[in-house]
Amino acid sequence: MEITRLIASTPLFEGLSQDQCDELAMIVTDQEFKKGQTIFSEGDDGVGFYVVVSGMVKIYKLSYEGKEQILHIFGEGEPFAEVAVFTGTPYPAHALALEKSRIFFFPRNAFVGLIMKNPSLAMNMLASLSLRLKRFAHLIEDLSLKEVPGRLATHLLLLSRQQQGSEDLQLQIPKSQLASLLGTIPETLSRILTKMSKQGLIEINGANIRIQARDELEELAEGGRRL
Amino acid sequence: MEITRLIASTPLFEGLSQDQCDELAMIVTDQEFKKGQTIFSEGDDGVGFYVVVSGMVKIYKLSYEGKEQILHIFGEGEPFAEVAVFTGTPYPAHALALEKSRIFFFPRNAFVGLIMKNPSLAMNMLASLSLRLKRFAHLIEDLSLKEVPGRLATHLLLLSRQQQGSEDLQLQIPKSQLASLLGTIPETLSRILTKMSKQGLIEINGANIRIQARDELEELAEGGRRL
DNA sequence: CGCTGCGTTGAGCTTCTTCAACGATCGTGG
DNA sequence: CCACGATCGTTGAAGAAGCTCAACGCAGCG
Repeated sequence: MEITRLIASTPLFEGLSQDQCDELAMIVTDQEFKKGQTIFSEGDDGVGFYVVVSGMVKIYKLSYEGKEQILHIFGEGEPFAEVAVFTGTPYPAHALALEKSRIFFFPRNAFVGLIMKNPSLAMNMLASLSLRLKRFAHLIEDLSLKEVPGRLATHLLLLSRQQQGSEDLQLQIPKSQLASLLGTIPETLSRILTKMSKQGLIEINGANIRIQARDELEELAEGGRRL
Repeated sequence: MEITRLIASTPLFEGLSQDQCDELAMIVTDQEFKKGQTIFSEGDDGVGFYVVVSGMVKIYKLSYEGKEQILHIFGEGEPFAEVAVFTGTPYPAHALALEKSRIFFFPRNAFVGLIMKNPSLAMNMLASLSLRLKRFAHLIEDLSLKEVPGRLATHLLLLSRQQQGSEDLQLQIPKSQLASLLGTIPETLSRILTKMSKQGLIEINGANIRIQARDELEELAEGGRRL
């Protein structure tokens, strides 16, 4: 059946037996969200967690004045909102579909039961959370210790790595969202992109960015250089 | 034996049987660190994780220019550096004893073995990591969406909650370290404390701070007010 | 065709950091 | 017991980074 197959192919559930995947399939809810649709809001009851089957989801916080900080953007195969499962507390942030997305929902109690019976599922979960923690530590470091140009350089180099080291990058999200991901606002991002372009570090064409001076970007990312 | 007893009394190992605690005691190393001593540095091999028996430990990142951002301060009974265990990667930050500290070290491989055999240990670990994740999300929110006065107000209210809602707080760490925890520098923190004091929000006496206008602090923490 | 969302640019301002100097406290060694 | 240095904290003046506000261009789409 399709759902079982999809479950078996997500990294989080790697190594589970057919039976175990069937059990998961029993408790899962298959959901569809339109672009821009809210999946849950901060403070909502943490009744379970999700896995992105297709599409893209952002997890974000909002300030009193309405400024947004994106904590994470999740794509195909990635789980989110696990925290609510293991702390039994409300969702600590908002979740929204950035595009039309298909999402599996796993209710809390049933899932905890499975964890207790499957040490390897627990290990997968631990690895996943640990990775998340590492990324957060990185984000904190960026926000607190680097200026916006440094964060942007770091991000561009990350994108390049994700695309097999290619020099030709395509932003998968609007620049306004990238700004929020980097902890700044669209105006500032725009100015810095222009500056980088004028200095020959990159070439910009809408959502396409070509890296022209990787070494200088790396210096920027390290903090050993200014724009 | 003392070590087994100490292990049994740490929250992370709550609910483990006597035998299981004995197993842990078999693999643990009892370590002592002097005030100011480094426990590990960012990039070191992640060979295991730690639990603070007594004392205080800070986990922090350093910028290129030497500015410090404290990610976390751990006290009695708290585990740290678990991420290295489950990702098998180098430590992603520095760890240093803020005071004379006694610390248990659990080597990676032996511990993973125990996890696989003890679902409830895995669950404890998952809960612990999830809590950590939540706190990080909070820190990110603060750094990105609040100004320093707001972060300080948040922190003071947190301290108050930790001390059963008392209005009389004692900083357990030097103000310079508090600055680093809040993502700023001692000068800025000092100015803001003075300002809060002048406006009658708090009263300062060295490391002792008395809350005088809790409601106004709460407004500050929410972002709905300026200094 | 006009609307709406996204991106860019400019001017002014706020917040925070930097740099520098100084004061207080505390533990240590003479 | 006092003097000294080290650490910590405070204060001032100047500067930098990024934000706010406002205006405008441009593209896609109903």
